[in-house]
Amino acid sequence: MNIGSVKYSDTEIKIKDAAKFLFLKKGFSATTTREIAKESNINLALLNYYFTSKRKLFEIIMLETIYDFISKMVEVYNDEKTTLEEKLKLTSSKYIDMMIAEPHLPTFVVNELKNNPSSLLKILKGKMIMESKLIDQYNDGVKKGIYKKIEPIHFVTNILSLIVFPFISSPIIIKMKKLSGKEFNEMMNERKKLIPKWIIQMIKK
Amino acid sequence: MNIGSVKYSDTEIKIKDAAKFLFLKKGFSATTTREIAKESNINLALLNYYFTSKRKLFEIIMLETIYDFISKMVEVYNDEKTTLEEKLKLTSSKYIDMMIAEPHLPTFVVNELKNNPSSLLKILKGKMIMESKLIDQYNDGVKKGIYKKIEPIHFVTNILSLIVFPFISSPIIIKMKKLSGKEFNEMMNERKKLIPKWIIQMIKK
DNA sequence: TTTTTTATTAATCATTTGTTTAATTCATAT
DNA sequence: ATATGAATTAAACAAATGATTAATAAAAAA
Repeated sequence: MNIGSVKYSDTEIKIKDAAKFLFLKKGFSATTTREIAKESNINLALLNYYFTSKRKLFEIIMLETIYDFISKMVEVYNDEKTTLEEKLKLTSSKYIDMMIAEPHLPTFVVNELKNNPSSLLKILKGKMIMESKLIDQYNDGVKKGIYKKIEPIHFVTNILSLIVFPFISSPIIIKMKKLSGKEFNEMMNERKKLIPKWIIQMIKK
Repeated sequence: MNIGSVKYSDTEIKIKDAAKFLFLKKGFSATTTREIAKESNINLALLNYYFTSKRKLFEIIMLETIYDFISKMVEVYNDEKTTLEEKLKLTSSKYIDMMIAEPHLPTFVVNELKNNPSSLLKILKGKMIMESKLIDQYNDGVKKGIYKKIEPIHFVTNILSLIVFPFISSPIIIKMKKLSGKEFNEMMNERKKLIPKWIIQMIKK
């Protein structure tokens, strides 16, 4: 959870939890320090006492959240023991579960990366995606003649697109198909199995 | 452009253009009325004189922008003259051009739909996607045994995902592959041809 | 226990922000 | 040329907001 191994007191955790909840839901500018104080049942001044400023607090939460989000992908992609297909299944499954649990997560991540892309540098350092085991396995498949040759960046982009975008665009999907929230989640659960199949069909000769 | 056929004076257009530029880039809360006034070279009071409030101005821009965004899809999908494959090519091509020209557009649209999903109702009314010619053509292909049977909502979701998500996640892609802005756009242009192929491969038996 | 440090509180400050007012300029019709 | 309504401006208002202060309470160290 924490980048590095910073220890937080009970009060700090209360503040961080409330702030994360509000920042994910409403973004930085639309969230006020007084809201955070109320949501976490602490005195307003404690926010600055512990975290110096709203901006600093936000940056801590943003970095931790994005770190969690990207780590999940990097870990699966670099697993030496699993096949390419297993990696696809694992990624779909993990991310879809994650986003069903926290629906505001993907929008928050893409928004903040757009506003502050340099924060990615710190996180992505040593966290290889384009040199991962997954890419090796894909390139091997190409050599063996079982996979089509496309730029690996397209391959990775497509995986992420099919998994993440439906959550970001959930209101459109829900309105188009007149779904309830529950039905939407069921549809996303279906995709855990479907996405790996689709990806394989896209690359298979 | 305009929903209905409202006519705007020069000053109103200047305000709307500046406001759109800023709202797309920074969102509602992070944009101040004074910034809009400065960007459009008008007196601050004119914003309220013409548009009553920041919120009202925002809602006009949001509705117009989302309307444009969705109309583009609906028009192509309901064209009686084009084949399914042509529709895929046209959609990819149109949307990718649109988003290369206005990179903040997709993030804005998904953010605002999340914050205010009921605005979609007004826009989507009579603007059928799930009952479009595209879906008819897909279902025909299934009957003829040339396409696999998957839920049409997944089919539509996948098209949109592959086209739109790369723009929303452009900072991740740019960092992963160490691309310049120009190279990113080239990669997106490549996808105009690739996405239709991938989609066909996903549904073809 | 006493002292010292840390944590918490209510009140306040200084800006920022959305909006309004009242005065002035401009354009148009009479 | 004058009167009328619309457009534009500078100034100000009130509320909200991020941050700080000074006092108090609680905890830890002596």
